[in-house]
Amino acid sequence: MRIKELLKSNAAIGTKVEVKGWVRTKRGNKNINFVALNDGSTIHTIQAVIDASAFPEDLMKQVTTGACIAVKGILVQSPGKEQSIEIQAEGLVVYGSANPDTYPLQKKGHSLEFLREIAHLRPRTNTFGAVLRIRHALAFAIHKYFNDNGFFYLHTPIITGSDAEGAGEMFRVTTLDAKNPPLLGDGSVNFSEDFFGKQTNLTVSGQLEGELGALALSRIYTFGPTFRAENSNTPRHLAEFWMIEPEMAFYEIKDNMDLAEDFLKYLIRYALDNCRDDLEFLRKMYDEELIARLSFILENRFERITYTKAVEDLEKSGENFEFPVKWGVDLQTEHERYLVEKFYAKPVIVTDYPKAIKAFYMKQNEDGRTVRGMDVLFPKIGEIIGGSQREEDYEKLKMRIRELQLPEKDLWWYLETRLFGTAPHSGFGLGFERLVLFVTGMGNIRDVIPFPRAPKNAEF
RNA sequence: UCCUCAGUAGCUCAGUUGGUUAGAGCACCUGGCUGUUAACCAGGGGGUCCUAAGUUCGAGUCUUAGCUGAGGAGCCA
Repeated sequence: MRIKELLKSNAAIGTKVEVKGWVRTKRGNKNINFVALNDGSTIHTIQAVIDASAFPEDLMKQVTTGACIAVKGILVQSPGKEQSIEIQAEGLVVYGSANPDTYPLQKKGHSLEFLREIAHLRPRTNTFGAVLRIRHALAFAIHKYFNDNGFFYLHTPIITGSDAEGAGEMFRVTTLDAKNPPLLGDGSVNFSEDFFGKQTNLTVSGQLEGELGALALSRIYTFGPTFRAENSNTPRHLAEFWMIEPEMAFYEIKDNMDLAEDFLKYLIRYALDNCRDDLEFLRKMYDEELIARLSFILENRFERITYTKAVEDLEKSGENFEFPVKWGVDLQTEHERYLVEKFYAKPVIVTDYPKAIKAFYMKQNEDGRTVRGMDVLFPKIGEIIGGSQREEDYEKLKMRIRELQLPEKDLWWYLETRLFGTAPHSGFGLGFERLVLFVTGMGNIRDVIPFPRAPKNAEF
């Protein structure tokens, strides 16, 4: 029986049960031992009470922090204060001992930096157990939300031949010999001899393909790995992360904002409703404000302002910013934080950015100088969602591609969707780890993914 | 990539103005304790003070360079 079920089943009291898990601590004396056992099903442990004289000394010596054991016994009311029930052990099996001289996890606190170096063992800590369970719950809730709202899960390619998304530096995918690649006459690499007959990369976004799906199924979403070869070294960036990208036909920018807000609130509520114990643990250990902050998001409407209004707000704020605010220049992190944390003191959606600082595919406004992009800004983590209404007009889109000197030929299929049965449509990208970061209150994105990939780090 | 800070026992950390043999808690070993709550009490073992060079009678401590990590910035999700 798993510990989570056991702890809530009063019916099992007096019956014989068996639990299997990893030892968190062992306390006691030569007569009696108390073992706190955890199997990952919950943050909580169950206490096994072991009469030392009933088991061989050699066996008891193997029961140390980190060991994997099975305990059979009667489930009883506990006379102790810290737990209501416990197991009176009758049978004990050690599946795997963990030599305390070399096992790196102890029952005292470790730094998150140290745990990153032992990512193969850190899921066994309370913190990472909690984070990983919350991560799972959020992933599940994402699929549930979309499924319940008529969206179809579309699998967009991970290997892509298009370099037109402009979302960042890409990782090359190749089977060519790195030491001795085939060359063209001018000395450049001849990619026509590569596996796909052309240059290919890992995807930086499934959006363009997502649009193809939306212009057939009306509402789709993607949820898959995404890769950016940027040399970004921050607590908010990974080289490999998971991104959710819904794309909807017949949605204008306002519908897009409504969806983004409803979606985020649904996910946060889902975590509050289903991960209470884990959130409580994280609140207690890391971030006293965590649950209050999550509730605050649910209770408040996101402030919706245009980029132009944001610039005005910042200009009249009287704040002394390191980077001066000026219409036409992208908002800096300090500006975004000021708007979200001080000026409005709640999540903010900024729309209608100058077209010069946004991607080619965003729908151009009538004013000729702004586009219907939107960024959802959250306290602590900044940009959690970036999205837009897409340009559905063939001529305008083609002109924009030419203006920016993007490889028009490679985008023929994207352009054709505007030529045949085009439709107004919108979508956005949500960084999954940024969501998990916000919901768990953790400080570093490398601590909310099991095996983080970042510059100079691909261990495990 | 830029800026700032840090690196001392397996882990978490202390180490004063440069001064004798570098400390504590946890973990480990020995002993004690019949119900513990990150159990407790007594004793013990455990160090390339990140690396290299330099200043000095003397460097964990000061200087320079490098490595690694963290925070901030840029890029973005």
